[in-house]
Amino acid sequence: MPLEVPAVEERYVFAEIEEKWRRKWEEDGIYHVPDFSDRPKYYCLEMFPYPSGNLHMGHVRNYAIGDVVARFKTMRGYDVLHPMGWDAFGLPAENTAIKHGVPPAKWTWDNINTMRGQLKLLGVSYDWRREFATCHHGYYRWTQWLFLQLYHRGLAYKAKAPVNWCPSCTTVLANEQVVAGACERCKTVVERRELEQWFFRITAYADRLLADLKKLTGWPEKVKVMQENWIGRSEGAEIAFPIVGMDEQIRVFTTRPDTLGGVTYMAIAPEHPLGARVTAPEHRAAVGAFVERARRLSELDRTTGEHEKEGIFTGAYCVNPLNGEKVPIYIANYVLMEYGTGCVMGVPAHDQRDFEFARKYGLPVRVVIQPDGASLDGDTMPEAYTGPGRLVNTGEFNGLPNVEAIKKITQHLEAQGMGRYQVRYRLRDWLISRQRYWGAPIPIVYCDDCGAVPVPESALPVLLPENVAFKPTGKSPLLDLSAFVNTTCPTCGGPARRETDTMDTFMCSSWYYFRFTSPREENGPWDLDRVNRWLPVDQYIGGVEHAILHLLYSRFFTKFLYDAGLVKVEEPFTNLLTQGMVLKNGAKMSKSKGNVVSPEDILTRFGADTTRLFVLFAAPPERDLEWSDQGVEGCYRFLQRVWRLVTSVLEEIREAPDTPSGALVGVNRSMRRLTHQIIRKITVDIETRFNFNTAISAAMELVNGMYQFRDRIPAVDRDPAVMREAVEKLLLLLAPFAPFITDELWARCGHTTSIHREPWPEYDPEMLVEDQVEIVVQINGRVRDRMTVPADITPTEMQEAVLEQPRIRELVAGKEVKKVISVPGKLVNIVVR
RNA sequence: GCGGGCGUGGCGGAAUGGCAGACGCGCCAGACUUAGGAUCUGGUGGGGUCACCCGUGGAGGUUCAAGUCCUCUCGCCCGCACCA
Repeated sequence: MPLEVPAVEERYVFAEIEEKWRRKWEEDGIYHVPDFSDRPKYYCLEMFPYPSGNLHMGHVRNYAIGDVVARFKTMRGYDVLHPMGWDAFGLPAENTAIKHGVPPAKWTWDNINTMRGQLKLLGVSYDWRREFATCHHGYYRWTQWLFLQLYHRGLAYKAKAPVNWCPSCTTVLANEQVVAGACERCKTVVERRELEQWFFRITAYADRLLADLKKLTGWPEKVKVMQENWIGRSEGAEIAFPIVGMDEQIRVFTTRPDTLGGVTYMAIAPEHPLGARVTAPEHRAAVGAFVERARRLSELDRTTGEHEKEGIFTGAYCVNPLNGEKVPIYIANYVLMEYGTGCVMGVPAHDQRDFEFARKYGLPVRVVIQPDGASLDGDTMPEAYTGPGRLVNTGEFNGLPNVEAIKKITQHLEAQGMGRYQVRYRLRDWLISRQRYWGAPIPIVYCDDCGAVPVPESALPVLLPENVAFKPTGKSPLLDLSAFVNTTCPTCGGPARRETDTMDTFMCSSWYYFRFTSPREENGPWDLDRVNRWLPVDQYIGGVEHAILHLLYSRFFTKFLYDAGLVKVEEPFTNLLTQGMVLKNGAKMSKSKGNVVSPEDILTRFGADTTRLFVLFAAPPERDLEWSDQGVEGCYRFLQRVWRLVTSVLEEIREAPDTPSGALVGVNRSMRRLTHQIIRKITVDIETRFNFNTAISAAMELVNGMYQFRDRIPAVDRDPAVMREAVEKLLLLLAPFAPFITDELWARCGHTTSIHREPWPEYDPEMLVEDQVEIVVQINGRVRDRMTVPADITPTEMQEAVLEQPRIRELVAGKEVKKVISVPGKLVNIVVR
């Protein structure tokens, strides 16, 4: 058979090839992107990692996906900003220090060096000149500077509030970092503590953060819905209920002012200070005991979700502003101090929670909304009615549809000065201070005379001292470091103490994407011209676990910076791709499950090209990916197949022009058609859908076709230019996926410059045209025959041709043809009876 | 409970309403080999009297035609969860 196959094929030695090109790319700086040029820009960013020690498969997947996008866009003619850095502050470094005595800085930098090496092994096309770590003072200086900007605009403030305390991490946490009542990092149940802490006023941006979600057409619906729920906008009214015998009111927030007439009790949260004030003397003991029990319960039970509603009567009453009725005041465990006003009006007939509470304590259930065609009875109804209807038992408002009554009653209350229209958000301010060492110090000093004073910008950075002893005391070592703590007041020059809390690391990651545009800028956090050139990020890629944390904080930061005139974008990330997890045996890889696959191991055994190819081929990016050792081998086999194919035809294509000329016929034409069809398929798959798995499968089809072309067609009948074109296009199409082997084979084809500087191949629409197509012939929707027809045949001609077919005539004989559907190029369906 | 997603061969996964299962893995057979866990070729959803029939979680429906659209239903995964 194929005499032209060399007797001794050179083997595909990935280790040598990858090593060689890694060095060459670095020497030539081919991934350096200029700050400015005439070419269109594209900012491709993957979420930068915490330097935990080693890359894991999730990182590999994340960065492989990003690299395909970056390389593809580069080939498409864009200047692609594709940077990498390190989210380098955080607890693990400090915990390791306490456990093993390694200084956090050393541990972190060692990890960064390891992981940088692993990323380079992977062959990701980063512009490494732009690398930075957030724990470097050249970076956190500007993190502190940004804190001051927030502070000066009243968006950073210190306040005493009930906060989430993780006893294991010995620090407070933001609401976003508490999941089901437990610490998002270590899963320890959090405690409530009343502490003075630093907050960012993210709530001031609640409306814009919500409204602008609509602009994010390139974000997954799922993430937008999660943010929408997290922000939690509700429209309603705040209503005042005067307390009987006191010169005070209970204020409640409700989304259903239309049910105001149905209020039969008032409920306030156990933590609410008002509870103790209104309680009648003879109830004090019982109420006190109840509150104590409820508080303890609520800490424990926060993890378990819904629990039995319980309450206790305070002996006090308030007055319904709508009808003047006296309403008993209860303290109830289902009322949340953190939401609304911490007080709720009880409308048992129209709220399921209130209904359950009322039935338990024998409180009246008064229907004030009657649905059309039904008649609810408060004494017998089995559950609350929350649907639409007309008002009853509400005096002048009777008969109104409840939707209208919401407005009317709100207006009525406004006129009486007893209420007003109000919008409430579930979102709370972002608590950013941490009682830990390894973070950016908050640039504030406390002076006995001047109070809290911001550190002047000229005095930044407030350096984090690095010669620090770590003891497992659970206290920040900064507290005992007099050289750090003792300072002078910037205002009066008197003695002062530094803030010893550091900032939440999410603060560091809320602005890093701006810094990549000018990573060494010393006159500001970034150079505005460069930020204007590159932002917004065109494509952001990372795990969905940051759907509300990092992504919401970053949106908030960007809006603040926009308002402060520091950037010109209002949203940081135009398109967001949330990649799925990497699973093994159906479960997320974890040490405890013992199903971890180490990237280093796979890279050593199969090389970067194979590793990348597998994580891209095994599933579409958004979906979870099931790890398969055999699947990896399959990808390795494919690359070997590519290697053998290309090296075996090098001789044959050496002298050939790179584009075939003249009218091709037969096998040469079909080979060329396949090449162009595959170019189109892969282009569409990458560009419009990020379906890298189907793009790779198309490349496999091209390779299969090329093997047939090589092995089944005698050499004399093959046009070497057709083969050359197929080889070169194949390499170009694979270049974003497998950058090493393609550059090597590209060089062997006689090219002297890197394949990664080449433009993406275009397909020739002319070449896609088939002259003959196979169509399907159906009878009553079932495939009964196939035939080959000219591609440009009209539906009528096609129909006639089909009916001439012997087999079809046979099958149709004696039956009435009711209808014939002719779809050009596809099928003919004959409907018979 | 609310919101989002997903159910297709032995497995990962493909299919603008138009041939279900592309591509890969695995498996079966053959070729070449001292050998092969290398490579190449062919086959591979189930049933069958070889006409065909049945098959995309299940039941209906729309359509000449449904994995795809509609209604109902079951199961799994993720997020939020007493939000007034």
